[in-house]
Amino acid sequence: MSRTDDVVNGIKHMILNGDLQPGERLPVEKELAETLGVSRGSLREGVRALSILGILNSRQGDGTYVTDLDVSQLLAPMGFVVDLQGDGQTLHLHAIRRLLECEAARLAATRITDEALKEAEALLEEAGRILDENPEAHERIIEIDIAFHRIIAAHTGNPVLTGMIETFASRTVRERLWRSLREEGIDRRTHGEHNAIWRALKYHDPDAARIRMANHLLGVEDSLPFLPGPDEDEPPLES
Amino acid sequence: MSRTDDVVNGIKHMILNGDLQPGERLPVEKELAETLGVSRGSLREGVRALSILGILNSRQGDGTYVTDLDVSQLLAPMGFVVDLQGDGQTLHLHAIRRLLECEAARLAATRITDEALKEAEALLEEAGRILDENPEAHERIIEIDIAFHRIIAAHTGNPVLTGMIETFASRTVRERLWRSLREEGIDRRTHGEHNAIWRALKYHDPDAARIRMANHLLGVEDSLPFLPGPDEDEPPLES
DNA sequence: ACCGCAACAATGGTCGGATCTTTCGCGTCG
DNA sequence: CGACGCGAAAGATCCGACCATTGTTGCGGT
Repeated sequence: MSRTDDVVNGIKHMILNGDLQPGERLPVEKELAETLGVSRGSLREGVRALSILGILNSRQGDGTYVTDLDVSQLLAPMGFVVDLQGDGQTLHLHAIRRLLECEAARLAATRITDEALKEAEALLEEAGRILDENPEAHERIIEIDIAFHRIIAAHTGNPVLTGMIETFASRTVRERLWRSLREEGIDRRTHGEHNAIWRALKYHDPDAARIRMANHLLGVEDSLPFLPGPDEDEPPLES
Repeated sequence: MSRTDDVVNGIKHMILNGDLQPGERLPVEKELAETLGVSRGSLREGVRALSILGILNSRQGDGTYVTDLDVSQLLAPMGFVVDLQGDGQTLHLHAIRRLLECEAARLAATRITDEALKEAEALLEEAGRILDENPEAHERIIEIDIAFHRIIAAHTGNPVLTGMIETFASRTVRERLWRSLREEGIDRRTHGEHNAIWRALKYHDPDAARIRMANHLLGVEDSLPFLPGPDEDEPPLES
């Protein structure tokens, strides 16, 4: 157990015990280092680690504060983890994404607001226009894709689910870019699938929304570059 | 963008570019600090943060190495995040756990090995004995509970799913302890639900396994201490 | 009395050096 | 040939100094 771990655990316990409330300011470095019995350098290492984890937030000239411990912010470093996964894990990551997004679609079907439906409709209409007029604008298409999925995730009523979907989207979406550039007609097929999801949401039909989302994401997986390696002793799992 | 962020991003890119392979050793602190254009102190802050994230691993007197980037290890700090969630998020966290574990049960039903089934059976038999002979041994009962769920998670064929379930178990299991101490007969009911899951796995019936698991976890949620706060403007979501 | 700007103090950010602890490699001795 | 021990190498920790940024305070002008 290193000194830095003492710092991390110490601050963690201070938060769990309520000594430090979200948004509250920490003692100055010198003082806190004395309290925890470590040098300022070791304290800073621990504080820095907690900052990267999204738990603390330091501002030069001001002080160090506990964040609001918001789920989405705390889940951000998991995206870091997702990025580091090798290509061998791509299908496994996607399977999780599919699981999460299908549940999101199911929940959103009964909870989505009319405003959100209108917003999503506007996005899909814009995508349709782009497909007709400027089919090479993949970047904007992808932005719309992300926004569409984000609207659904935001209306599940479960902020944890929202945050996790946000995290898993970052990686997969990048691969979607490669895919768009590789295959023709994919954007149009995806657009149709999005429309199907939107209709299910409009009719507030949870089962339909879930199935349409599942179909959509399976289509994404079909187009994923997939190189079976020597450790792939099992066939791709079918749902 | 602070110097430490430069370090974190620099090392991250070195890994993504393949300059650093999993298990490989990093240059010595002084040299790496020079390469990245920062002092040793700043470098150490970044390295320490990455160590806590499970990406690097430093051994005094030896050197700093890239971990094998195993999913379970990289997901560990997320447990930290789960611990920090307030009680207001408990049901939302549990909803995710339920989603993940139901999928795990479904997948494990067709993939679990005979050895694992035997192992799980032995665990459940021990739990049954404890319930008859020493009903107050909650601690051991909980250990068996964790082990049982872990066996299922380990046989999904999806290491990412395995790691995520591991992460979400830590928090929820603790609350299970409180629950066991609060209500009588809970341990026995849980034991029966576990047996039902085990039978479904034995018959390699994915649907049954999923449903039994869902029922089990809903039972857990029923016994969860739940205090509706002022921000709880929605009723608990029913599945 | 009010407003704007400048100086000051507090705080985190960065740096380089010094010393301690652990680990590993290699040479020596039994 | 093997066990022991010494020393080099590397990270762990600490310290003191200085830099950069921010918030505050007080002064002067209007």
